[in-house]
Amino acid sequence: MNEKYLETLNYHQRAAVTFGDGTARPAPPLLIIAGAGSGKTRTLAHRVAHLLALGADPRRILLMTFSRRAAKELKARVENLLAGIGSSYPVDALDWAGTFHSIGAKVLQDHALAIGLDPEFSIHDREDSSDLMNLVRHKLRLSETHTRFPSKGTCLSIYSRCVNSETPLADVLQVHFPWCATWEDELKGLFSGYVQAKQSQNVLDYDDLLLAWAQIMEDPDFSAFLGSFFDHVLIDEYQDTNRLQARILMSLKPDGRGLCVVGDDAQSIYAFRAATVRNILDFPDAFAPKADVITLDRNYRSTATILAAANSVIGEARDRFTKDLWTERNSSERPRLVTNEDEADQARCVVDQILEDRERGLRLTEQAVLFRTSHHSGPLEIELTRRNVPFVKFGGLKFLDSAHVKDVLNLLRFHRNSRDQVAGFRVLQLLPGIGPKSAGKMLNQLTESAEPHVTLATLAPPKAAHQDWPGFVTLLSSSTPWPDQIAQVRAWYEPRMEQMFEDAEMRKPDLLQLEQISYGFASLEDFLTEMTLDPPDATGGHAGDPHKDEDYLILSTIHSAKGMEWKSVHVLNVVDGCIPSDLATGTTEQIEEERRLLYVAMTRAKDNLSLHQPLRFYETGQGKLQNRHVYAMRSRFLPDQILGHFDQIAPAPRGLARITPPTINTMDIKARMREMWS
DNA sequence: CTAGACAAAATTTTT
DNA sequence: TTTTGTCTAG
Repeated sequence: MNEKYLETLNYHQRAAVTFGDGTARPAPPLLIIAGAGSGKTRTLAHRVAHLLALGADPRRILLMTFSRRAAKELKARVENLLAGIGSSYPVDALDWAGTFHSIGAKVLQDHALAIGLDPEFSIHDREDSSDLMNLVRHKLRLSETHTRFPSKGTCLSIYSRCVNSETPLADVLQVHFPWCATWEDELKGLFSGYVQAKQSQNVLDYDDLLLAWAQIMEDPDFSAFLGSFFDHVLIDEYQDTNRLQARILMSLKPDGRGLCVVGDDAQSIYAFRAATVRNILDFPDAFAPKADVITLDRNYRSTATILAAANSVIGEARDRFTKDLWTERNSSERPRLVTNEDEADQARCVVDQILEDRERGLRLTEQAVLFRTSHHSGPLEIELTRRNVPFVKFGGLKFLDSAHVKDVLNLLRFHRNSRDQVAGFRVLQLLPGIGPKSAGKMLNQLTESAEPHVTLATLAPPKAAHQDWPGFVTLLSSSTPWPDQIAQVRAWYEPRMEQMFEDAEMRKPDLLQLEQISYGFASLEDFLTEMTLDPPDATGGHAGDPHKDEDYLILSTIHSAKGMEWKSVHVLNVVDGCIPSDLATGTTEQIEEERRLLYVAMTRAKDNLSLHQPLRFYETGQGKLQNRHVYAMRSRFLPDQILGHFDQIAPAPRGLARITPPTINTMDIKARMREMWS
């Protein structure tokens, strides 16, 4: 056996990789605490490869992560290693590698009948779920209350947190949604109606994929069966898992044999989704004897100066469990803290630097720009387009979020399952003359009917829709075999799209692309499931994979950047109000999470790191008040005492000399003025 | 009952 | 800036 792959690992990494009795038999439970850039994914991938080299069966290995990106990365690395080792199994034999949600979907599909679930269930993404929540909300007349009832999105967030954190509604409301606490009874009724609606329409939402899985695991026979189905269970990014996911894991491997989890509490940035670091902290004690813990604290990614700055940021955190990282990568260059006049100036400055670095031989794909929220990159995107710099953006708007793609997918969904009210409600209103009321009425008739497809033809549409109705019925009752359905739907939809959107021509390629993607799937079910669980990232020309040899810059939200690394990293808007976000300064925990977010962003950089701080933000208002602006303070995560880790740079003002105003915290002044009256 | 015009409110990060 | 609810004409 070729053991060369072990030589590239350091002592601790090798200990983690070879942990066990030297055979492919399941080892005792293991927790790997792995700091940023310490080779976490590499170690996990090597462990999988090592097990396979020892003769483990890849079909009996369960590999789960929280995010889609991490799942892909991990799987690719294992397959890469495997090709080098010469395993007797095909490199793509890792059937059970994916996100918690996608594995959950697979388990539920495989065992649907046994647990009284229709195996044809469809999966709702977040937007579908909130649409359904909205339907129920209106049905219960909660939208007509005197004081405003929480919006559909808020309702769904509350529901989701209850499920994922396994916490009663009253507690969730008190801690996370105090302004909705008066609606507890109504919310209870709403959620009950929401669950019923899902069940009667044979629909699962994201949370159900975990919830239903956790619930069938409570059956001792089933959990024993599924537990013995896997020899090894390995989890990446364990700090991002929530209570529900931990419960699934514990019921899968109650004694911890074969279980190996990797994580870093300093990079926990998904508490808003009910992730909890307690999962990591409590892991060792969940077993008897306790699980072993191996710590990886040597950073291979960043230079010492970048690491020192990142350590100083996380060093200000309240609670911290992992040690500081160390490295042998010395550098004379400190990370830069760049002051810019405003966001436009920041964009220019970033692009200048990026192009300059490219002149020095740093490819655009080796550089990235990170930001807290998707829209922070707006001015930068304008500048990049203006100067013809190609870029790909991660996070934010998805392919699936565009209305025309959603319409086509919903047509397909409604064609398959005419009980799917969310799809039906949307699709019926595509016909001119049919609004919410008629759509609702017709859907009710369909739901009550035993043969929805037959009933559809007998429905009487409003007069205004008579002309379009026959074509619609024909489309929905056709029994065209799978791969042709989508072309048929597109043919029906495109003329309508031209009427609905000014920019219909721009949207057409998206539909064509959707059709292209669909050819890779064996059935409509597979296609729809995949589009919900693993949608393509971007819309427009960049979707799919841009030419592999093409050079492009990466723009990404910090959340989507986790686990990635670049030689040069720019972080935008390191300013109070952006990092931490204005919307996340409610509780100490939220602020601490924002701090870790900045830490994650900084530790993505290998050689060069620039934090940018625009002084002024223009208020986005009507034309008259264009000169209105607020001064922003440097982020509270960069207090004076750690500024020594940075080179502070204020670029010369462009054009006419301007007087740089002192950084006054106008936010504070506003607060003081409010306090006068409180 | 629909469709369009207008006013008010919410506004993040991911599966 | 975008979404959500309300009002009015047809």
